[in-house]
Amino acid sequence: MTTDVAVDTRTRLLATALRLFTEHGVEGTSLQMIADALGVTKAAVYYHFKTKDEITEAVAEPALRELSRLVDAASQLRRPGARIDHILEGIVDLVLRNRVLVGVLFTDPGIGRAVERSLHGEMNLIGRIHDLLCGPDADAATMVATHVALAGVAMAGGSPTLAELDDETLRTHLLATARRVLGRRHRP
Amino acid sequence: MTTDVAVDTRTRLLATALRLFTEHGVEGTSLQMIADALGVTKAAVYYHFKTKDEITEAVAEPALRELSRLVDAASQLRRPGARIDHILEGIVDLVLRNRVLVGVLFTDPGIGRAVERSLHGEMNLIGRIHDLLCGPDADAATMVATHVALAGVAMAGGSPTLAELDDETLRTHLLATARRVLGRRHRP
DNA sequence: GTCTATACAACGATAGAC
DNA sequence: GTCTATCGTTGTATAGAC
Repeated sequence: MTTDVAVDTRTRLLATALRLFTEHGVEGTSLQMIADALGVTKAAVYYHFKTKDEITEAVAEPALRELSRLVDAASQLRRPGARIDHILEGIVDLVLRNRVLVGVLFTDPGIGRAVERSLHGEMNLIGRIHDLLCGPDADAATMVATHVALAGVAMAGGSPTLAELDDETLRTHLLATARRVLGRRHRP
Repeated sequence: MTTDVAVDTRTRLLATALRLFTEHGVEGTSLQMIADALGVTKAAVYYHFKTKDEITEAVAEPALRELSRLVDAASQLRRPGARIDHILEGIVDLVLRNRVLVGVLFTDPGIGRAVERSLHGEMNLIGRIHDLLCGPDADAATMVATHVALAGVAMAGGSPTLAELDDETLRTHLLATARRVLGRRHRP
């Protein structure tokens, strides 16, 4: 049975890792630094996670699982328009609630590879979102617009330049911009 | 005086580095791999570049210098509209002519940090482009739209999913999308 | 089950010989 | 301009204490 201490150490480890990642980047954060910040040995870190990649994946995992659930929920909506609205609002919301993580995820190197495995790999989130937003047989214009909207929302949400904007302001403008890119009318 | 052999070795080194970066990522490419591919020693590589970061910067430098010149040229145009058009078309063109590099630059870790130094650092390209596109005292809506447009164009241009689209098709749709994001009419 | 101690090959980087 | 030799540190790995 997993003890409370173990759970706590694992949780603290992930929180510490995220903090160090935002400060020094994934490449710039060594297992030694994480271990020192926790007051344990490098090998103790290695006990909880077999590789450094496992740590970066675990840091990003909660947000990715949420995104996966969002896509599932959107898939079950009947009207294509409702699907697009649901996924667009969900992604903007997800980005806003993870601004720090998203910032690391897209500006900083390192975590990108680990995330890409989830995005293009087993979950194939990118593919599923793409299909949901522009259908299976979309023309080039729609595909490009979808890419610009998704990448733009994600990177703008994590941008240091826009960090000064409060959540509600950023949400409003991200949604409006994304809807304009995808050619959807402004919502009532 | 720099001999022809030295210039050639340096040039071959950068070409080899870019190729290995696209294949294995920046993190996944060691100086040993670059040296082996060139048929020299790791220390020989160090003669041409003092650090690994210097190599990644040198790989990205031509594109960044081009971007800098583009911003300079746009700055000297009188009409704000003409400035925006010039910089938008220039960026799309630049992204298209460097699809491979841009792909590495934004999906792969490692090179990002080196590039960010140029983008936010001495040249402050991001800041200058931002000012050119939305002026010094822009509202939140314009700032968000500008961010989405820039990030979206850059990432969509390097996206593996859109790699199948030919240059002309991608150029047309990237430009149209970016203009729509920024609220500019489609050009005649 | 949780951690420390220890070791190892590979890495980026440096010094000095040719 | 390129080499050999070497450094400190990294990620990874195992053995064994509690």
